[in-house]
Amino acid sequence: MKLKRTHKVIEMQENLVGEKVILTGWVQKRRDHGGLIFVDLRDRSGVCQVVFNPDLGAETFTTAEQIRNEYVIAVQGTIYARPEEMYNEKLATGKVEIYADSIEVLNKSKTPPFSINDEIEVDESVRLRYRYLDLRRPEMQKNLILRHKAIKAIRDFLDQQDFLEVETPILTKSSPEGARDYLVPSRVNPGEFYALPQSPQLFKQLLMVAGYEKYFQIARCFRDEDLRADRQPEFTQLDMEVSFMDKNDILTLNENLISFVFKKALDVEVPVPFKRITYKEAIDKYGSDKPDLRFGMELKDLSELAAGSDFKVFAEIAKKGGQVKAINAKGCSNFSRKEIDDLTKFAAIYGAKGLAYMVITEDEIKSPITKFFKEEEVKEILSTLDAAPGDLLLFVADKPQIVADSLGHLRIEIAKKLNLIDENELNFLWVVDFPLLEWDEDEKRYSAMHHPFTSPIAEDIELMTTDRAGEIRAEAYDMVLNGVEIGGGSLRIYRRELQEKMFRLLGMSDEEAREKFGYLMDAFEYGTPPHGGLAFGIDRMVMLMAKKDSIREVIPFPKTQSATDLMTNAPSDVSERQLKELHIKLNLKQK
RNA sequence: GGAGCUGUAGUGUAGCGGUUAUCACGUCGGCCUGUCACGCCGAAGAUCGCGGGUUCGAUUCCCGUCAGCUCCGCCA
Repeated sequence: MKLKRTHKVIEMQENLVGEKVILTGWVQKRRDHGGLIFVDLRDRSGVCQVVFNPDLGAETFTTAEQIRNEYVIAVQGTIYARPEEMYNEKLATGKVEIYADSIEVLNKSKTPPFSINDEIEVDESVRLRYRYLDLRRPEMQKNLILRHKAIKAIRDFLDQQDFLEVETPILTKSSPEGARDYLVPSRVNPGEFYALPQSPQLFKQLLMVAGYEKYFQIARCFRDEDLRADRQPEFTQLDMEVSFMDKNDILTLNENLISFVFKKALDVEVPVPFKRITYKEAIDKYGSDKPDLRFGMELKDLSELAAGSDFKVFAEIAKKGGQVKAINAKGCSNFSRKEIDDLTKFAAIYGAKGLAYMVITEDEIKSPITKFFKEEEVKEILSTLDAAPGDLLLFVADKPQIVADSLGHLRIEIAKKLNLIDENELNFLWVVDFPLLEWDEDEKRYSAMHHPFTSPIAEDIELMTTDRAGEIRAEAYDMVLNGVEIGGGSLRIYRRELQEKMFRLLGMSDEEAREKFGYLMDAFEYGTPPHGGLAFGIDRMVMLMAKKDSIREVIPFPKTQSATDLMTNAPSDVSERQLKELHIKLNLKQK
């Protein structure tokens, strides 16, 4: 390489006119006019036009004739101001151009499978196969730069607040509870396996035992579960733990952190404190533990009314511990039969066996169910739902969870359909007072809603040994942004007796608890401070900052829905020798 | 494990029981000294994802399968 870069492309501005510069980068576009060639040169910083004129060097011009898109070149030239009528408003460097007197082709390029510049409309599988080209696109570079800025801001803020960044093992111990583990066979311990961490949970608690007081880590986590637009098998968390802080301290700290990060990375003001609502209120009003509060359309409970009515379908469900709830789709009385059918199908995804409706017009109520209700009952329904002519009321009667799920999602679906959501709003909130436990129907036992190290709320501890364990509230909290859970945490149990009690409640024998978590409980006996913490999903947070619908857009090398990497072709076979060393025999189903 | 959507030159697409398989961008060649979505002329480029079936004939219809995506289950 004879030509050594002197400037970044983006530095090509009017103030440097007349200077001799050397730029390096990729050929974004070549426009060959025969006697004059324009090349848009792109580096990480931006794009600038380079002009090749045979008068400035015949050899240079001949070389320029041969270059193609995505060639890597170094160009030496002089910066000229463009005449005003030749400004290119679309380019950040559009007021100048470089007159090249020398060029060096550093590398050639095959014709790329898709265009590098613009908004891609290429199938994602092609993008993933050629991810190194996809990542060249300014859009993707913007996303990764944003990610960098967000993480940098996190580090800066926490460093200021006296936190220490500490690393924890990637090869660790498999634990029951939670997601499926990724396992790693141990060569030196035949038949035994490490697990990749689902999160650094226990290590960070042990760092609190060890007296580090304020810990954080940008930690990779692994969970072998099925993928979604916002779920990858490996993902990045801001993992955090503090000692001697109460819940309020922790929430405030994290509100300030997020506010700082959005300011630094996006230059957006995020006012604090955030709204806080209880889990119960979230489920009751929005049918979700991560409600999107950018719009209303709350769920209204009609169970009591339904139970006393003559409408048998509703009444029986309401009397048998089910619920009857409804939402008011304001102004949707014009929905067609098909649109309502589609909403019914949509509700069915979440287990709703039906979707009853009332179409409210000026002079009547069109509905298959109105006839089952007395006039006062209809009136009460209308007033509960604040119904007016033009509205569409949608009812689901079922088990509480199905009612919440189906109406909760319906609420969002309709809001999207009606464009009720302001895409520029950032609606942060805390959901607090989660239940400690949830009933696992398959296992016929309780499991921890957050994780088994979460502390119950002090006044609910006495319920642990009663049959009302399902009512115990946890010292747990989630941060929600625009209907997406971006972080969650809790105050932890820090006394051995309480932790043992918790394991028993989860149906774990003392022996099993000792075998799996004995080291933690032993540690609790050596002066463990009260502590708690939180973990943010960095991928999700950056996804929302970048206004994307998938975390794959903010992850450089993501996996497909079937957890494969289309570029490397991982996962793949390994040699018989490798398996043998690991003492592994395959037991595959015949194809 | 399940439901839905998608699959046609390098890319994005049109199409339909019988076509020379459409168009655009890109690519290649020629011309072009002010373009920046350069322009003009010309050319090449498609096992219509794969397998099977129905049919005289399938890219088109049916079944299966594979891949990608969205979702349910799952994910403390």
